[in-house]
Amino acid sequence: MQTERAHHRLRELILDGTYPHGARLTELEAAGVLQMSRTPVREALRALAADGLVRATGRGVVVVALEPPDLDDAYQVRAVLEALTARAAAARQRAGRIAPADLVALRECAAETAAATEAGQLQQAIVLNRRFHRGIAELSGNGIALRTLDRLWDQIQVSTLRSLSPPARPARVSAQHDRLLTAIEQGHDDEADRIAREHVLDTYASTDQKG
Amino acid sequence: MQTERAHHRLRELILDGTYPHGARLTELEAAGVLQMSRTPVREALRALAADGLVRATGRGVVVVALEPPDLDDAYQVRAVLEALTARAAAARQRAGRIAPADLVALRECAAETAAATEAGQLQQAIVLNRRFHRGIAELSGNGIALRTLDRLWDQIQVSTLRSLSPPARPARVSAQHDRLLTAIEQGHDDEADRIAREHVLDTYASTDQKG
DNA sequence: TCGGTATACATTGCATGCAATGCATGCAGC
DNA sequence: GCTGCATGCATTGCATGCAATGTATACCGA
Repeated sequence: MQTERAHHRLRELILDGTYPHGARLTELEAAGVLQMSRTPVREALRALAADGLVRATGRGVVVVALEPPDLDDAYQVRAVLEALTARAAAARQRAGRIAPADLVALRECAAETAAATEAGQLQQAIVLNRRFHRGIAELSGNGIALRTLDRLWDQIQVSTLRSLSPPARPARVSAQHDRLLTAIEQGHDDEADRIAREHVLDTYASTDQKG
Repeated sequence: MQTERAHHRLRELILDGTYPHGARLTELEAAGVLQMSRTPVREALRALAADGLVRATGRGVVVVALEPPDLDDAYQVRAVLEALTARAAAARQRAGRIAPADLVALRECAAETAAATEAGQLQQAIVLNRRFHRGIAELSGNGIALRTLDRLWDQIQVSTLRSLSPPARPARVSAQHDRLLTAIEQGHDDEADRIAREHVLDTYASTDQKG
């Protein structure tokens, strides 16, 4: 129970940038912050290491961000996985197995993401953008892909937090989201696959962290 | 150190079928088997849970195998990831960034896999087959994909161990391996992508565990 | 005989203590 | 002044004890 709490809380602190790339955490420190003994904290730190969010040094753990060669790879993996989930979501839609309300909610989410981006609320935009992408993965019904993407999104988020800059062309991102949703709504799986893949790679190409 | 040993050893015991799907493990039991105290064992069990190889019940952990809906999903994910790594390997080869010796070793591995399969040495064939697929993922240079596939292969291996039956058409598998290697050797990335994807799905289609 | 309840027990979760390890710091010698 | 070594300390790894929890079982009543 406390182990879970510690894991959850530390993960949040890493993902919101409180503990940025390179930050060092010792069992005793974290135990102090979280007001619990070393044992559950220790287990939480190991779990975070398994998540790929921290790396054990012999002397505490340090928060890790993916650097260009690995970050490129992460986006490649993300692209094929999101293409897969978008395709699966479109196929399910065509089979009539997606609740219309879910698609409405995603449209809503896309709109909020665009609004937050326009308004310059970057932290909020990150959360909403991720929720949008996750929503599609959920629609795919592929739980394995969803869990794999969850891990990947976490790692990528830590890695991109430091250069927290607004998307180069917000309108372009928003338009891609809309087209992706439309393809899914219409059950066009090939197109959903292509748009999702291109969108992910396009997002990455717009950042300045490429290798 | 002992934690690592426990993790490694228990993983092996699960992957070789000593602890099959549904087997229950308690901290105390495992501590007895491994001759260590509960603490490192406990951490190892949590690590295995993070690996997706066991699931915590309130009463020990049980080894989990993916059942058809999830197993289908796992193969879908595996197909796109192996397609990605095969494509990347072909691209690297075309760029002259792959050592010829590595390709020779893979040919060798493919031959050994075929031989073990023909000879009915199923356990050996599993190991060699996995080594072959992993070899390609290594050639891709994509470490993120490699680690993701490692997790996935583990989960799939546990799930398919119970119906340990020879491949339906061994010659077909072997031919696909050869064609995949040839595509990579010649730097044909589109073709490597296609063959790898089809090979994975074909393998799955030949089993009787589909949902 | 069946169902419900109480009790005992298996098992985990967490805290704490102790030993081992490795790193930093300071001192001495060159 | 720089290098090498020794010593101290921060920190982790592991063991063990204790409390909490949930489950199985046995017993009792209907």
